[in-house]
Amino acid sequence: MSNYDTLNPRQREAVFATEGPLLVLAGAGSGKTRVLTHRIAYLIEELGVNPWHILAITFTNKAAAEMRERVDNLVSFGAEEIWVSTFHSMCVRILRRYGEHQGYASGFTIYDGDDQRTLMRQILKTMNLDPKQYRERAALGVISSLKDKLITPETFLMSATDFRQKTYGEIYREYQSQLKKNNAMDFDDLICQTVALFENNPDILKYYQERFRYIMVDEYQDTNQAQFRLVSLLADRYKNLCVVGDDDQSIYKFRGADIENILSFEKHFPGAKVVRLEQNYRSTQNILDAANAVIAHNRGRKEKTLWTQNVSGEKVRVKQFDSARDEADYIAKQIRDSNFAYEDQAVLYRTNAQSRLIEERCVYYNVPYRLVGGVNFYQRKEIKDILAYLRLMSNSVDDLSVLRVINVPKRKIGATSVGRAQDFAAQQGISLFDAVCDAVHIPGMGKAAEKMTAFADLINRFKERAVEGESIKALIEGILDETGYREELQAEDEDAVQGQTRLENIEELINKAASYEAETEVPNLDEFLEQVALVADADRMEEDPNRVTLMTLHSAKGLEFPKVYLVGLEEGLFPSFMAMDSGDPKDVEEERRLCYVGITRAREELEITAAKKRMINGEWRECKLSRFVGELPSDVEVERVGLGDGERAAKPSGFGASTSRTSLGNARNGRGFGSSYNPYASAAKTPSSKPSFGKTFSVQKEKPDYAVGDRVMQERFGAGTVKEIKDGARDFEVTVEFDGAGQKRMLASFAKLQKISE
DNA sequence: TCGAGAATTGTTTTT
DNA sequence: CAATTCTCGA
Repeated sequence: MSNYDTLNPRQREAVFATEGPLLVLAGAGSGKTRVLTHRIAYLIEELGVNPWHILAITFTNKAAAEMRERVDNLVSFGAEEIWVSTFHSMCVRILRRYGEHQGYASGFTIYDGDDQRTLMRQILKTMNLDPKQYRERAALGVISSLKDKLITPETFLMSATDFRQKTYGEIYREYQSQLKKNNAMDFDDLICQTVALFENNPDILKYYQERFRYIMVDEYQDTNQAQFRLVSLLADRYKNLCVVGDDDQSIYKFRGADIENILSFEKHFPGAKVVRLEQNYRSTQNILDAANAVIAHNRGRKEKTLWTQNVSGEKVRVKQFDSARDEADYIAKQIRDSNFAYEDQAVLYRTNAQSRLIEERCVYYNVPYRLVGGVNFYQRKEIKDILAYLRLMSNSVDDLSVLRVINVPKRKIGATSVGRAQDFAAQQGISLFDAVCDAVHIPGMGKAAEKMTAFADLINRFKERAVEGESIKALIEGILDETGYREELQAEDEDAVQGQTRLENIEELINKAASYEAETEVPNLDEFLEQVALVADADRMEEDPNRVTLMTLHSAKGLEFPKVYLVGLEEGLFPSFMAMDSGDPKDVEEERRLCYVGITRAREELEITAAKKRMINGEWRECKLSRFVGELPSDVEVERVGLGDGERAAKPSGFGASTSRTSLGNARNGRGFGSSYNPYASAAKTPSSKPSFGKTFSVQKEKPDYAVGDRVMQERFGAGTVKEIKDGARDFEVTVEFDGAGQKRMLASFAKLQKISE
């Protein structure tokens, strides 16, 4: 019965090695998903394994959905019994069931990055910490990496030596206690709480061990220590663990991914079998040569070389442009004129910020695009507001959600009143929502008390409706109409598109809810919120519309396109500054892997571009060609391109190339969610020589005639001492300590400082 | 209480 | 440059 004849010998080996630990080193495009799906089919059809006993873990919902679909096509029965899931949704499912053992009620809320920051901001404030010394982002980073390593606040505090570490320990402890109080978990908690649950409850662990007799993990190179532990625990009984990955594609170190997990798999799981998949079915020989040449510069990898029987194809092209604008212009034009369909082309970049220029040029040339990433649909204000209302219906102890919507739309409940309620809640040891319900008893509340109880009643009524089984769609519509939210949006910005766009986004959310309810047998609010919390951007990428795809290299992992543009290959951008001057060469290696991932997304054609200068945070930066370009095979040529047609050549250095930036950038509403079509498409005939409005040309900067330490006089502030002179992009920035007015930072050309001698 | 405008500040990648 | 926070006036 041979499905399996279509597999190559290595692939077959991986499919048939069902018992015991197995590491499949799958190079890019080597058919690993085929292996996984055939392996599952083999287990069920040939070995008679009950689908119920199979667990397949992926990183994205998209990958999970794809795998499920392919398994469905291969297996004749029972495919729906298999758990195909991401780490996060698997853990949520387990925790919804057994979370009480860890002190969380089943309706717990999942906090996204924004929620985490809001919570952290409050914590830092209440702990009275200097916001310069302890920043939200830094604190959350510390906590996240501790959680990735399964270190609890208590353990960390015990090992903390210096004051700073101790403080972080305290912050961590407070953060955890706040989460628990709000009955909420962040993404990292989902994993570590599950691990803790298993470690504290052998019976529960045993249940899942018995259940999951065959475990498969995709993208294993991206697992962190906590995920490793989780998998080890689950596989500990039957040891039928198959992991698939490629150390050369490990690109999530910043998120705690530990490349050691894959490099030391054989050590962790003695007797593990290793299978290498090195035949590539995706790319042309030329593209593979490029990929191999670049990645060969990394050390400490599992040696492997991809080969292919595909044709050699077009040569890889590299072009360097004068400016990032020229680069973007070229790409948009090239996409328009290409023989490839739009949907067969993709532009891949290192940072989300790079998409702007490309978008602008696509608008200009009428190129339809689809932007993946950037501001996530579910992070938009209006969406988060509605979701906060929904969250309150299932988990009213979530103070963060109360804070978010208590005065949205405006109810005349100000910060002072909310503050009083918070104090009261803290004092009584109750949740903020309970305090709000009981607002009449809060001291000093005055008139705001009525407003608060009205709000509480509103929420309580919705809560009842949710319990009574009103549909999510109807609930959202209820919120929209009965809270006055819709009215407020309609009132705001009558001229701008804002309010309208927001309403459209909410419509989109309603559609999501409706389709969730349509395709789920027993829809429930918690599950809907969970799905919403765990979607990745790439998950929402729809297949069909004929548009070019714009996305980061990270989101591109696992995808492929006939034609790929790899852009912004410049030192400082790619590899990033962060990686370059971290002092750890391993960081540049990770960037190189990212480059490898990018190259290997291409099936037929690959074009690499760079710019000599680009605007970064408001400053023009001169950019050198990325080292990765130098690592390409020697037959790849670098073409230096002057200014393209239609534009006069400007002086290559200094100002000039920024002349006419027509503000097409305003077409930025409706990003993402498949709605990023461009409304200006047919109006885009504006010649690029049209003078721009409002944007003035850089001031010719003049070096000041004073220096640091000099005494100077200023019209408004009087006499002072020059503290610092910084050579900014458009002007010199001068910092002066004024005798009367204190320290000021100003631009030299406007400050009109006069040197004085005393 | 709240909005508008000023000031400040950040510089990757995301489940 | 853009996004966010801060400040001030009504």
